[in-house]
Amino acid sequence: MTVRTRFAPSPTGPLHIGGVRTALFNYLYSRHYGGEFLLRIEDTDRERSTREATQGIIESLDWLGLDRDGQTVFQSTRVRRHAEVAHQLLAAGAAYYCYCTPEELAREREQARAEGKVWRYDGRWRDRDKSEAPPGVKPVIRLKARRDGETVLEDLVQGAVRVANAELDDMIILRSDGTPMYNHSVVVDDHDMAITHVIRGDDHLTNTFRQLQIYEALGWDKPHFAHIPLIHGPDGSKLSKRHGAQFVLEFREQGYLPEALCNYLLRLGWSHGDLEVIGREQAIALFDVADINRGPSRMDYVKLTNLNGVYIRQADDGHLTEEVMRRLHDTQGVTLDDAARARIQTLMPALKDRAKTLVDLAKSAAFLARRAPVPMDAKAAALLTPEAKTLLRDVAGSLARSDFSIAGVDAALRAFAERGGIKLGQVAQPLRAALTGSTVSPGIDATLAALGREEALARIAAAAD
RNA sequence: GUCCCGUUCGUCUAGAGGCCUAGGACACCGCCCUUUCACGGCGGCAACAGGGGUUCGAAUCCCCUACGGGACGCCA
Repeated sequence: MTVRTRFAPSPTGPLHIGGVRTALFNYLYSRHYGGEFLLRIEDTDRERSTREATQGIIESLDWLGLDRDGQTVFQSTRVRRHAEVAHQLLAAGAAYYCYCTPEELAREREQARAEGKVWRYDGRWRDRDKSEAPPGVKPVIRLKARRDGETVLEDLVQGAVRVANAELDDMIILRSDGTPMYNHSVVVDDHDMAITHVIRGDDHLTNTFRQLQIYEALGWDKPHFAHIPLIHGPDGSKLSKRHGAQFVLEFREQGYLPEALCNYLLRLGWSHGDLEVIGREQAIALFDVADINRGPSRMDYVKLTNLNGVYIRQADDGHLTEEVMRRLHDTQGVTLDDAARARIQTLMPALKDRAKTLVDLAKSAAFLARRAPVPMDAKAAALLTPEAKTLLRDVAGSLARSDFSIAGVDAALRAFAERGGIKLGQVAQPLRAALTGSTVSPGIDATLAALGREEALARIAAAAD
């Protein structure tokens, strides 16, 4: 049997980091078994669902490279089918009309709460005839749930979880306006889409017992379930805005690579021995739900950032150059021409060693896209003492005679320092300031070579002035 | 409140009764490399929530307690 998984977000906001991990696990699981991964947009709550959110979800998944099989299913297009199944249940005597009003039930619930008691619907309309219905009340359809025994969920992650059926009441499957309730539509859709494995957040675990009852009432085969633990903030509380980024596209904005984010999320709650850096192919080869941990884990932005650095170092220079050019586009005062692109690409091997995010990388590359004179930061300006300026004028002469290859520049500088009886650092730092406007940059030889003779000498002259 | 789940270094985790003097990674602290900053290398700090069992032997199995989380809608 082909493994078919699905990711089923509701389009009520940007895609959350927890949702992404759920999507990732579904994706990896299906790919591992050569199966299919589908997307279903659960947009039955028309009040809160938006088109932008749906687009954001798709954009997020595309960015992360989580490609789907088949057409995206919009749950809102299936409400007629959901109602049909509800009536089928009704006809089979497995469900019934309930004429309680929302107000009536809310009142009871509130009273029970006030008395510190648990409220459950008592099934008062289970066996009453339609003729007893109060006038003017449109009924809901409730599932006639079993009251004795227990329901057992053999969860692929959580193990066997059992709940006494007495804990579950007769849930509403179809609202009085004829629209389906979540637990009902999920079951119908998963069945119709032939989903074999439902991998979702742990917050759905208790829903599963109710869904199991629907499967049983319908006599449908049940999919396998795997409930994965939630992701918390660094302090252990629910992940929220104050902890930092929580939406996928925010991470993209902050300069994280999709590969790094996926790798980080994969390792949150799942592991394979001591492996830390795991690419997509390897993840597909190794992933299995049996290796998912049961407890929730905390988001560690620092570790994510470190991993991002690893992926930046591994990334293709041309690709990074384009990313940097795009980010620099918004920066004022830099020239983005082919010369800038060439310099950035040339120095990229050295730049990427020093960056943990694309934002860092763009910042550190900005000097390459400028024209002399470059703006100085305070520390760099402080290095340009009168003595340093004299030194710069002198070294410019030596450099002018070099061929501006990395080796040539390096040789010229070493010879210069030796002749003057100074340490390399004494000339390198003022040079760095002159060339980059900063006290931090890649090696001075590579920096000089990347800038090229004309621009480098112009910057030195400007700084020595 | 009721039901369900969880608990190994600060964090992510390895660990399926003897391989555990509890391993790795991030962070942190030293040292080395060095032209700045990184990268890299070497070393250090640091954990089995508590209490009872079971067993020759428990981080691993069982029970209790504590703490944490999740679910209890005509939301999804």
